[in-house]
Amino acid sequence: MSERQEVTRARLLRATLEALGRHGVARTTSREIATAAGVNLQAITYHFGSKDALVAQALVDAVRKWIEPARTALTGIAGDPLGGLFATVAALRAALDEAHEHVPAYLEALATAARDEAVRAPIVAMLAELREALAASIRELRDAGLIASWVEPEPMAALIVAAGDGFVLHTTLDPDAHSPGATLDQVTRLLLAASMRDEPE
Amino acid sequence: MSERQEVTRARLLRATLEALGRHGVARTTSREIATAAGVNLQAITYHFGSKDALVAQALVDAVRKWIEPARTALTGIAGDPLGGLFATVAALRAALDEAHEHVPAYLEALATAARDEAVRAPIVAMLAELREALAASIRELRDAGLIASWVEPEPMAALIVAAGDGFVLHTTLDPDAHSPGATLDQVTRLLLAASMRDEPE
DNA sequence: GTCTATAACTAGATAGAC
DNA sequence: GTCTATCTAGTTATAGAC
Repeated sequence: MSERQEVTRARLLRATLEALGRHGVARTTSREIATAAGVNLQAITYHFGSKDALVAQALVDAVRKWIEPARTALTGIAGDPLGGLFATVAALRAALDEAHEHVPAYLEALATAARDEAVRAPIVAMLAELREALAASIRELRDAGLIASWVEPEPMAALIVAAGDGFVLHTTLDPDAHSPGATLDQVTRLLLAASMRDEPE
Repeated sequence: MSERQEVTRARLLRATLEALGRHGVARTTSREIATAAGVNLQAITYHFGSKDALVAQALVDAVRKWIEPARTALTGIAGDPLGGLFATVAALRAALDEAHEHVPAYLEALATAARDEAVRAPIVAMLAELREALAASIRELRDAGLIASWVEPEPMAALIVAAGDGFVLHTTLDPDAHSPGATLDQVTRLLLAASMRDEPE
């Protein structure tokens, strides 16, 4: 594939993502995408087969931009549980701060995924990867004796990912919904509680 | 407003909600809504002013169906913290089980809310009500000495609502993402940890 | 109040020149 | 490979009969 083709494809994807974030799948037209990308209308059909295929790929890309930084941050924990933990938390916070601008497109992606298998499958796979990376980190922390033995890596990872997702969605829709500092404090308390050796029965 | 009018409006709203859940805002047309509702195409304009206005109202209704049962369940706690707690948990579980069928429309609503103030405002208000109801319950439980004093009602309520929301969204997209029993067990453990009197410092 | 018929418009896809 | 010009089909909104 020629370099010029790659450039055109990238411009189209980028323009699509921006348009989706601005006014959603429903009101994003081929003409607007092509104009914003600075390419011809026909280029969409030529490079992606159809407008729907271009939109589907752009939506999956939107989710990737959202999930990838978080997953990358988690790998910092591997091999150095305690030291990596702080770096990971810092990286996650940075990823979250940046996440809000992608949320509208992310929501479009989720809404489309609920209906369209071609969009759903790759998104579900990415979410699964994120959960697994987090579960591995939790397991390592637990084996190092840093958190309570009753913590089960997989379910706890799923719970944390879901909570983080919901938190960002709600915060984006309503900035007043959460006080970041107060929420962080409560999460920290919960983590401390989970790090106690006591086995509640 | 006549009874006949009410019936037509209700049928239109119901048909719109179903169509939105099936194939999203983007591919829901006035013709399909009118046909499914068994009314005339023109009725949309007559009763709601425009297709967009009808869709907006249907989306807000979708969120209401989602949030209302959860909020109602929480009121059971008032005045009888311990006894109400079990009833509330049972009611919440029932509400969650039923929630999955509404998720596609709920996601459409969130995606639209991210862009459209007329949809966003009522949704944000409903979410805020839900958080407040939960915060009141938490406060009551805390004052009754059933949970640790370090639990702050508002931030903890916001956290729980966000987590529950994310949990249902992820579970709907990928039924294998969470093992309900295992997740519930971890939540229970966390709650038990939060109910300890120990003040972690 | 509800219908039929249609107007006015915009969409995505395509044909064919270059 | 990329453009211009155009086609066909679909959309919402409206006019006017009943």
